[in-house]
Amino acid sequence: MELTDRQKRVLRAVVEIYIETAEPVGSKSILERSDLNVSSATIRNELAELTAQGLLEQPHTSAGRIPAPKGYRLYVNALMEEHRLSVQETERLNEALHLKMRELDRVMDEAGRAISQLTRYPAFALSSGTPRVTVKRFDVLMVDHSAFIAVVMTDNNHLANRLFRLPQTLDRNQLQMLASLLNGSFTGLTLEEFTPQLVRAASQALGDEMGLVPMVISFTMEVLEEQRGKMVKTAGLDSLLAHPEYQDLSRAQPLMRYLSQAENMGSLTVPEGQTTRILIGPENVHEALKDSSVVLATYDMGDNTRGVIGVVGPTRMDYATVLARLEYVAQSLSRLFERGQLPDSTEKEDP
Amino acid sequence: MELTDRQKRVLRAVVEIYIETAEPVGSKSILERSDLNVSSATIRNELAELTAQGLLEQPHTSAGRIPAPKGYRLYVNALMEEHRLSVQETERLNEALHLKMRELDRVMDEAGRAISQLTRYPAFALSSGTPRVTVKRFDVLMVDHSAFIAVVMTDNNHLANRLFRLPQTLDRNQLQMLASLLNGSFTGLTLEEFTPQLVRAASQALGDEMGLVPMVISFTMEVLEEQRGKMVKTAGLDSLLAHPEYQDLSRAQPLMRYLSQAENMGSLTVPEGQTTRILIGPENVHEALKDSSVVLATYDMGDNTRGVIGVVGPTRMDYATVLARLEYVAQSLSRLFERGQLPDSTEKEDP
DNA sequence: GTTAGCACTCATTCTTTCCGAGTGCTAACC
DNA sequence: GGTTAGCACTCGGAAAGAATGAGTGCTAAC
Repeated sequence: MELTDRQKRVLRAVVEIYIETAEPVGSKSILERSDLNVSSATIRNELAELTAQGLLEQPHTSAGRIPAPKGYRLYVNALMEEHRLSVQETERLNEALHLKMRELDRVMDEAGRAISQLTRYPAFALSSGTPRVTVKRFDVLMVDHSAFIAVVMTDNNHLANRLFRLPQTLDRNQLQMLASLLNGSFTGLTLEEFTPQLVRAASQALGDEMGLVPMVISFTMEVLEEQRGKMVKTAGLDSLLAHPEYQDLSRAQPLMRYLSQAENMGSLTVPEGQTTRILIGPENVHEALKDSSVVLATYDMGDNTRGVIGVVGPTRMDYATVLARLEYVAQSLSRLFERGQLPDSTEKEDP
Repeated sequence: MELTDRQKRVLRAVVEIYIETAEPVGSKSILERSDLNVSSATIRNELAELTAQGLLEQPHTSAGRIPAPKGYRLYVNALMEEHRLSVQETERLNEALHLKMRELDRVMDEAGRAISQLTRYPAFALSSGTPRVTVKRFDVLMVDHSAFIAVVMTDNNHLANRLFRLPQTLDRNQLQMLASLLNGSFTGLTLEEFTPQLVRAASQALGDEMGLVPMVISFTMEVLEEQRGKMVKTAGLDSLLAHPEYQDLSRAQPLMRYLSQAENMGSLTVPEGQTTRILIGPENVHEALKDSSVVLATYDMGDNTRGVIGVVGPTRMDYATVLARLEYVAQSLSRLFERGQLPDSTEKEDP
């Protein structure tokens, strides 16, 4: 059933007024707002029609209309005007982003924080995991005679290190051998391929009384495990309570709980081939999100993997603005990852 | 004004019943609960006396009593029985803690999460900063002809690394020289002592056209900066809403906001010479905490620095239990840091 | 197809009433 | 003097009722 142009304008007005005021929208306020040259009765007729089509809802007979999920969907797909970032907005975004971007988890933490601050909705950032990570290289640095640092570099260019202290002393030679043994036996293997047999064999080959090999390998496996999984960071949970739809604690609490368990967010994805996604109310799979909306944008982490950032809010969300800001942050992140995995330290001096 | 033994018992009953029920406590329920062999009228007399002394309050004439901050304080100082952890509790704590403790921020993150889960209050963990950190050692690892990894080890045994990609190629020799130059010129210096002059001089000494020195030093300064500051992690914000005193959003929201800005928590400290601290309601300095309580415990991070973990909740908090659990976690953390800065990977095999 | 007019609906808000837990006091008791 | 039974009194909170008014749907005229 096609909508007339006037119906579209009415729908759009309802959505936008409702986004602004969070109150059911009556025929009069539409009149004031839009430049339709018709009477309120005519608008009422259109409203009735839109309601019949399931695009709007009426909380009760004597109230105005609010957009139904289907109405938001139509709005987002066809009616919404792209929000253009103002200079001020861009500046604020840049400021918030360029803070201190260091290690991956830091980047994500900061990004989430920034987004949440800028959109006033809770935000999250997730890095897609790398299911088949392997170690690209081991290094062993001697600290003193009873301590050394193991450095593990994975093929997705992540670096991890750990300090090991030993009850006994060791010499530089032993460490050299340890390093080359590790590089010989354990590079290029996925987590599953780290078998106890392999460790035992390597240990024997080294004549390893102190158990150096199992130690380092155990650490390595932790690193691989970690890289394999997705990493999720959430921020700005408190902004949820600022929105009138979550004044009702019985609504806010389950969502809060859901968002607090960051792991949950891992299931929010953007289909291959798209860079953003908007999930409106019941379009969400998880119960806790059923009457909220999620806006997602992807960023490129290099190595052909994509990360996702997003915000969660009421279905009455300012989709246009949120989407624009989110995309901007996503692009900034992509750019960040492009220059080597991490922003290099000369960045600030760049023009 | 000294309290009689019976008054103490009445006060204790009021606090404990109130902690349990969150409702004003009447003379009858005290009767049922305590083993005082007196009538409710007598109890009422005692209640009146305790109220007069400012230990209890009456929300309104026809309601029971609730503890005043002063009453909680007395309870905590003198009346409260030490909560002994049950075997089950210990097991749950251990389970929650022994998860995956890796890098410092991970440890804190996990610890906070565990505490919050176990106490059902929002929790936070903070590491005291190291104001005068210096670099203990640099290492440079060659990845390929256009990339290398810089590893920085600070004197508080923290390790940081970063991958640098270069437009030009470099050889092993250059990197060797870079490393020894860095170790020669920049170890043992605090952040302030990293002057541009020094960097320039070092750069010249190396014949450093690619700007390797400034690159690595800039990274190093970030690391020092980071180590210098306190690190704060919060967790379990959502559990705040579960408590009846925060059903009222106008109370919950400011506190949430306060807790979301983790930096805030940095000001919560435990006086030298003590290992725990309880701050009740108005004893808190910050406005947002004025009608909540904070329980703190310290852990030993090695290097003579102490970290703090804590939970935030309503003044009607189960101080005894929370304190016991918090102390347990703090002790576990201390033990963790004792064995080298990080738990070594053989830990699981320990008996 | 559009609009003015009007009766009707129903959430919200404000009052009023009612209920009862819990008190404080008095007078008797040990 | 401390303790207790008895009772009038207080006052928040729940429940019920009344008033308000924004907004509707419908009808009839334009």
